[in-house]
Amino acid sequence: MVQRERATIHEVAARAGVSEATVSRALRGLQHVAPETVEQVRRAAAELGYTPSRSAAALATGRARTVSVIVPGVASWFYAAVLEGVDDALRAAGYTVGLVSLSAPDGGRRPLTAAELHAGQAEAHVVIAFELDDDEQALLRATPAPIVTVGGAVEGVRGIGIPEEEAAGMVVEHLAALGHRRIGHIGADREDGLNPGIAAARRDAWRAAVARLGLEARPEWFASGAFRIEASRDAALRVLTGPERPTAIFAASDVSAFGVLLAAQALGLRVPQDLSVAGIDDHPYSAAHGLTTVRQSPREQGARAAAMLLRELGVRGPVPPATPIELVVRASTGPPA
Amino acid sequence: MVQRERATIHEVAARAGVSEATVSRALRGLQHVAPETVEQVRRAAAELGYTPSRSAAALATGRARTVSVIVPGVASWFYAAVLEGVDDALRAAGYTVGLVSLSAPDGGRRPLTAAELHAGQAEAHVVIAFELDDDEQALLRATPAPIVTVGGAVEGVRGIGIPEEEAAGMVVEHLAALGHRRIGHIGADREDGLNPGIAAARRDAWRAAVARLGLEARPEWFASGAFRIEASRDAALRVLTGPERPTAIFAASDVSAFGVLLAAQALGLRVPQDLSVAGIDDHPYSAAHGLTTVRQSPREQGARAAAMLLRELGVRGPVPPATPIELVVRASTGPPA
DNA sequence: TTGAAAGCGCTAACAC
DNA sequence: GTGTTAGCGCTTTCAA
Repeated sequence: MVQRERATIHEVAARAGVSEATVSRALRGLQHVAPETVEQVRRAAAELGYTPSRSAAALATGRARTVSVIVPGVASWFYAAVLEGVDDALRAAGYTVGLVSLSAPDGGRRPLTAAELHAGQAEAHVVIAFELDDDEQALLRATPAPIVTVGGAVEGVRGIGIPEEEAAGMVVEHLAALGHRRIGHIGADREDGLNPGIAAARRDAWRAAVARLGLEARPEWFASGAFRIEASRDAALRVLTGPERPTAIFAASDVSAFGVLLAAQALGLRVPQDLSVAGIDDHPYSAAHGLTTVRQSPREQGARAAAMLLRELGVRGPVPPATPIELVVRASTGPPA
Repeated sequence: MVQRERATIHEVAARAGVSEATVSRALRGLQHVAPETVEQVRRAAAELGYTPSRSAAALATGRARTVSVIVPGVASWFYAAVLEGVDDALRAAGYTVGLVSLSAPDGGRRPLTAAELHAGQAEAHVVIAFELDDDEQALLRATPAPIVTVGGAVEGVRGIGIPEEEAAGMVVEHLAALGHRRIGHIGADREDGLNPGIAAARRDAWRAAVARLGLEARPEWFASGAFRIEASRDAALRVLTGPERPTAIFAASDVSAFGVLLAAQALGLRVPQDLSVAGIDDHPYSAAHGLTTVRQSPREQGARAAAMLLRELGVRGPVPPATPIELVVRASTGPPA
């Protein structure tokens, strides 16, 4: 099929022998169009390779059929997966994603501003909220368009995420059930005004779960790895070279856990004989590393966020139920030697 | 600033006491507008929080100011980085990225079709070409809109990528210079009609470089890991348990190299004393793993692709020069024991 | 069930 | 330098 200039609704109407209005109605599946007319219009459109102009439709209706996805950057497994999930759900509804990546070329991050939020002319927004500072969170609350956050709850804004206490509890209980009495944690500190949600929740849950089991959560058994692999490795090196080192480490994310595994390797500690390690996420590399973890599906979370927004925008279709989180036991955890 | 209904150019014109055409000209920085008029218009626009409607502008000009990015999926470090690079460059030019992720929820991939390509109303396309089959490549050649591929060259379409033979040569020569005589390769096979470009290029370059150095490239020293971590681990296990195992492995990508490192660990081989490992990419986790690799910048490649297209679309601005690839030597390579 | 006409918010050609 | 006019390709009344 040779590419010519894009056909217009006018041409389709001429070819089908009907008016433009009828073509519009027929192609959008509106009621009160004779079945045979619909058929004619469809055929004419197909023959001309007609694709309706989004801009024209947007202008006429005032709805751009776009939902923006605000991400701190897209080069992170979690963010990318959420983005894919949103994309899936939107595509199915004839919507498109307006990507707003806040990552700057220098590795930094642009602030989220009203201009940034509105530039894409989106009807609604999915916001990954892990790294938002207070101003940015306030902006979300002040925005009239529907918003759903994923990861890192923002007060006053609907959010999708996993039950943090439960996830952390699953890991700690699993380790305790294996016989561990000294369970450390590599997570993250509150950083300069950024949303501390997830990091704090998992750290608190570690303390709570450990206490519940009658064990200790010694301060020196915690260190911040900022959810990054190198920093987590270094944090684990500190924790594991202390006087009475933990026999197990609960890492706040799988990437943190990879860092812990590297630290163990550097120290000559066998996993799981000398050190058990478990994370949260089920990162794509976790199975290969034999990492015990709590599985969550960011892709599904993205799809659910999009579905919620679409429903609010008047698009039919149910919001799929959330798959419960699940402990995935692999080779990185076992009884202490 | 309270959010009201979006202001229109009409309101700005009224407030500034000029015509809509003048507002349009002033805001777009066109010539022949009195400086003081520009100032008035700017102020009025700011006071009203005016943001021009993209759909209206697109309809009026016939240009959507959108470039689509076609990716097999976004949950891969490389693809995501390219996407960010494209996003950077487009944003700076007032363009937006139309994301077309071909990944399906079930883990599969939708085919790239003309409808998919045109649905976003993009003026041009950046296509990640690693996984395109013959039909899809033909589609690219038949598309009139400007296209640039990144990764996996497609005949007849401009592409951006690194010099493959040189990259592979750097790794092999580095290993040989350390004294290795048995250098294996974990890469990928040609898979069912997919673009075999990168995989074949690196494999051929391995053979050529090894031959050039007067060494052998025994068939049993190669195995396919399909660029995935588990498959690469398994491939490496096969290669490393053969009769005369290699003392060094050139992995076709850093992810493949991670798999090789896992295999070494499983076999109790010390890195680099018993086995040297090197890849290509400089993946974000590579530094933490101490992996020797050839650094390439997908983000920059994406930015360059976008810049090329923008220039073709008549947007001012230079195409940034490519940073040359570079061997990054880390702890995973050393002289054979 | 269908058509005619008006208009979405902007830009571009042409006057002045 | 600036205003006027006529669309861009759709959707949506309102009539018929």
